[in-house]
Amino acid sequence: MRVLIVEDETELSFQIKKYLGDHGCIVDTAATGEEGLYMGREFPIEVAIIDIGLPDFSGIELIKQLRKDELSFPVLVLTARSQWQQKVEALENGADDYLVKPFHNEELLARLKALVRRAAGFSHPLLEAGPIKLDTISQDVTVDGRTLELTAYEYKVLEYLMLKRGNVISKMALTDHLYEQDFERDSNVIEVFIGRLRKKIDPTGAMNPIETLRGRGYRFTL
Amino acid sequence: MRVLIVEDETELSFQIKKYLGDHGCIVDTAATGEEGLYMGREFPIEVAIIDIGLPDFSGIELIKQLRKDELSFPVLVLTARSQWQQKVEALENGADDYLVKPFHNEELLARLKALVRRAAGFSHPLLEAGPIKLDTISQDVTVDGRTLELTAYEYKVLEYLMLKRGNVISKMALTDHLYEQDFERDSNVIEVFIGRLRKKIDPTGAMNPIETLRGRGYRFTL
DNA sequence: CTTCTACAATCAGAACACGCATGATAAATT
DNA sequence: AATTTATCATGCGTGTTCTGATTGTAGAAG
Repeated sequence: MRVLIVEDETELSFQIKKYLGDHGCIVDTAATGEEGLYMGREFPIEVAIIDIGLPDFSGIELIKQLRKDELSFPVLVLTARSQWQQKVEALENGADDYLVKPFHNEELLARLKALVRRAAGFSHPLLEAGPIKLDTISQDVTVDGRTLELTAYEYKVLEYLMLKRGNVISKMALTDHLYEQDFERDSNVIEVFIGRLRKKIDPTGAMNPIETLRGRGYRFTL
Repeated sequence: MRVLIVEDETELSFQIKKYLGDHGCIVDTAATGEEGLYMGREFPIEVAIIDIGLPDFSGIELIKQLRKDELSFPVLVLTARSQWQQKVEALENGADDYLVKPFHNEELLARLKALVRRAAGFSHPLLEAGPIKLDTISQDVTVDGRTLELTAYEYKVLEYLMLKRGNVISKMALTDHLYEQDFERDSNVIEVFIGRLRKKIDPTGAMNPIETLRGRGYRFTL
């Protein structure tokens, strides 16, 4: 998950960055609205955290600009308690959620995740596809009510595919998502995981929600 | 939120004041019980933090006085680890919650908020799961009526898991919650605590509410 | 239609990492 | 000083992940 933080208090900014970084996010930071706008344009940001009280132009102005540029990633607004009225204005101008300072990093992360999920077309952290239900919080996966015993990586693969259902996911994209940084891709781990997943989802093989597209990748359908 | 701190260690007092102030609270401080009593009478305090070991008269005495004056704002008591028995006495005399030093500012704030919310007429936090009951105020844990003797960290781990029951909690998330800032993660403290907790909850091992999800974390169920 | 080729699936064993128990040490609380 | 609690270190067992060889298959070319 790639996150942009636009926050002028460098200490807070750094602290959030560290926390999110530790939890697997790629984090870009900007200290001013202008800088934030630039980064939002240049990088493939998935979600932004914007402090409403910025030095140059207000966070609200930034959101307006971003929307004008048709940058559609979700935005979470940070407000000081004393500025809580501005949250309404921010929401009206395209922000997707808000959090009052002080907050728990945990809560922040949870909300960011929720936003990204929603942006991907899901409002609930429960991914459903036909008889398959995947709860991203409890990490429970059931097929027709039967619970699957998945390993860590099997789960990650399935979650990712379901999150982007309908899209073709290349093996490269999958490895990039599963492993940090560059990983020796001369092996067939992914194929192995896909195989195991398919078997666990339906041992009979009658139903196969993970489609193979030769030379291109996999696609989750249903 | 207007907070009164009654604490003789000026450094600690100042540090709390700064933190709470930075997070949108109005903070009044007093260094002695007498001063605290005066401020409690004169200002519209919403919640008080009182150190139990004060120089003039004890924190417990102060609470009694406040209650006698019909000042009903909630009181959170601070105790040194060595004075933990006094928590009982304090709670019996009108304190609403307590925190053992040293503590996280984050947690302090969270509890203050909870107290204020509760004072405004909301629920009191008792976590129940099957035969296990955990009272977040008295920090008593019972299993089928049998009281568990938990250490501070064992308790924290259990409370957190129960608070988020059903969710998968990674070890990272647990250490982040238990310890301040970055902590050497190359140790196995968490595993040790989990092991001890499981043994205390059910020495026979017949019931195990803390599920292990290899490579993912732990999950409290039922 | 057959052959060829590149890619995918499968399998089994090896290598590895993870979680857990246990006991030792250090640090507090009493 | 004694006791409880927290942390660290080690080794073991087991489940997970990875690898490499083999078999299977889709699609293109002949």
